[in-house]
Amino acid sequence: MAVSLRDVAVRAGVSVRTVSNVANGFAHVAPETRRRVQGAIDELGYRPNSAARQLRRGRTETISLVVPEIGSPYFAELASLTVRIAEERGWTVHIDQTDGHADRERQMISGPVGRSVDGVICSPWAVGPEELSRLSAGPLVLLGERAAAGRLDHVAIDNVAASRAATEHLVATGRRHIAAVGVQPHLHNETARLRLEGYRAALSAAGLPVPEDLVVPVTTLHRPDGAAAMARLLDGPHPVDAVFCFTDELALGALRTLSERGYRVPEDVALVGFDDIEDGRFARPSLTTIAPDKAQIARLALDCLADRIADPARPDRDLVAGYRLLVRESTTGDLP
Amino acid sequence: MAVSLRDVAVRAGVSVRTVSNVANGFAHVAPETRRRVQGAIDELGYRPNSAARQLRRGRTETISLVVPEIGSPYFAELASLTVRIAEERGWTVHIDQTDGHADRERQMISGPVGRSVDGVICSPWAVGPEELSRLSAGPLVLLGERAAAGRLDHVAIDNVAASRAATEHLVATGRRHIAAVGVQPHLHNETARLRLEGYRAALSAAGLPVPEDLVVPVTTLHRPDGAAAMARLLDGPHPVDAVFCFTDELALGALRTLSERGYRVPEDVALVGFDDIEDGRFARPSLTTIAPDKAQIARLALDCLADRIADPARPDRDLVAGYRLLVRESTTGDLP
DNA sequence: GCCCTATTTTGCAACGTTGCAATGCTACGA
DNA sequence: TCGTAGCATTGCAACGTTGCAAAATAGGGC
Repeated sequence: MAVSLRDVAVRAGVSVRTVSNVANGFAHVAPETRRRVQGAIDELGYRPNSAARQLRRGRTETISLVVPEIGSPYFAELASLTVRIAEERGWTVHIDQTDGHADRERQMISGPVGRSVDGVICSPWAVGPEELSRLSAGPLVLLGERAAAGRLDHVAIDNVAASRAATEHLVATGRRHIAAVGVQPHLHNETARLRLEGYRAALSAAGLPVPEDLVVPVTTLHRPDGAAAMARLLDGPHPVDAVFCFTDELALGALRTLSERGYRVPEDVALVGFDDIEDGRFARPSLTTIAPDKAQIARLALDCLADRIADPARPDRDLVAGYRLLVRESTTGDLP
Repeated sequence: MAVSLRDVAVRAGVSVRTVSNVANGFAHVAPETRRRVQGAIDELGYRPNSAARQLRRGRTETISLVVPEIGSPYFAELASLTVRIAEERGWTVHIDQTDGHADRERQMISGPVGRSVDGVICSPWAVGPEELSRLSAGPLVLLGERAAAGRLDHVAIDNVAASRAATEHLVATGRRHIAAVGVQPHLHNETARLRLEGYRAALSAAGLPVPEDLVVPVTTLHRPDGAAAMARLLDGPHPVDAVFCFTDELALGALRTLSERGYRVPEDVALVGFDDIEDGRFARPSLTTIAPDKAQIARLALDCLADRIADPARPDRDLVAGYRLLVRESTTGDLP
């Protein structure tokens, strides 16, 4: 059925090995032979069998990107960039989705590595760092989460500094009752923890109190959660004049609730998000946000994984990607 | 380095073949033997080498999903569903992104099929249907686009009927100057053509004229294009009291422009989108849209591909998935 | 005890490719 | 004319797995 090297060899009247040499661009092939073999390859439509090649070479040139969900804009954009950059380096990317299930996460991390893929880039969700490093069966780079024992490579932005910057921006625009939406007490979510830390640090530095009621937990990080959290804040005992949401999606949900209830943004309540997803840029008002350098994250993760694959024993690294605070209408309110 | 059947066999004191039998749950293995072998498998942490397995079995149990871009919410949601449903059927999905480049599209369609994947589901963009069917080197199911010669399987909603329904809804709410945004004259985009057809049919049926200036072409289908198209409409010679956008992203861009210029939606201009992406549900006003049944699309495509793989010679099919018109604030304006 | 059948275990070969090393070949200089 | 160097080509083996069919073992009836 499928055309193999043998078929081409017979057709061209040479050995299998010579066809392999031509197919792989090996230097020492006579021009005439090369022409003949190439002709046979084209005629028969030969394409290498990747399974056989992998088996022989021991490399797949494929990596896996494990994310909680591709449907979420942040991960979609990140995945998109990762695929594009990986391709420039001759890698194929296999995208896997865990849906936030711990089991699937474990499976994706301990499963394919060293078998169908050369390495894994994972943005963990439900599984804690120490278990991750225990499970890992091959080259693994974590996004966001820092491995507890420092036994894994790791790429992230400085979440504390970024969150602090976001909160300080709210303080600087005169806000005094600043809420935070996005902690997830039920999960091993170090990212949320760090963002909370940055938020608290900014408030302390400004001499503002942090009523516990203004820190609102959520189940997931999507729009409906943000909408519900905002409702809870508005119905609560404390006044609120600003909200720092740990993701843009949460902020967009909050924006919706505010709008429904007739609050003006930012005059009554200012909003800051996190991630810089495209929806935030086009929302009305557009969303002030922390923009992690996603391309840099993807690039660093791929670099890091390449190094790790090249030398499994090398010391692990914590790589830090950049971010920017993008000030838009949801805090400054210069609507046209 | 990696543990193979041989290693386990030595450890358990049985033949390689017996280990294979245990690993694959073959029935005729003595309980005691099974226990011993399983013990060795667990101890050594054996995991099958998928390349070798593929080589031997001739199947990869992997399919490829080729989309223009994962970063776009519609494709992200569709990919997410496809991955989830495929997994229930024991398939792994490899997501590939073409960025709308014709070359990459050709490559993805003619490349991996029958080699690293068992089949391909492709949402074509730049390459025309007749070329697609010529290129295809194995089981291939198209999304959206109908293959010219009818030589390929195909899954889509009834774009003409859906667009007609969307436009008729605008007519029914009293609109008389209805624009369409989203044709792409520079591409082989059959979907856009069909949606235009539905739009025209609805207007004709209502006895409304279709000034050519009200049909606005776009380069891509993203928010910025929608924003620019809306600006062009507002600056144009014709009055506009409604816009049917061929994607929700376009509509969200248009919404932004309208809002910036002080138009009220839907009082001054009503908007209908297409795709039912999450952003549209939470926009303000929320977006009236055509919601294709994405889960059904994914399911039909996977069914169809499975059938095609099972019997490459079977007659091709055009499968039609459902859709619904979701009426929201951007046309009815019942803002709370 | 012996034969026949059913169960359990095994050896061999092959999937398509490439690393290794050996072979044949040509051309050049002595 | 011969030796040698360098290029072109080749055969063999192996990667880890599973299909096939044979072999070994156990079970049962006479």
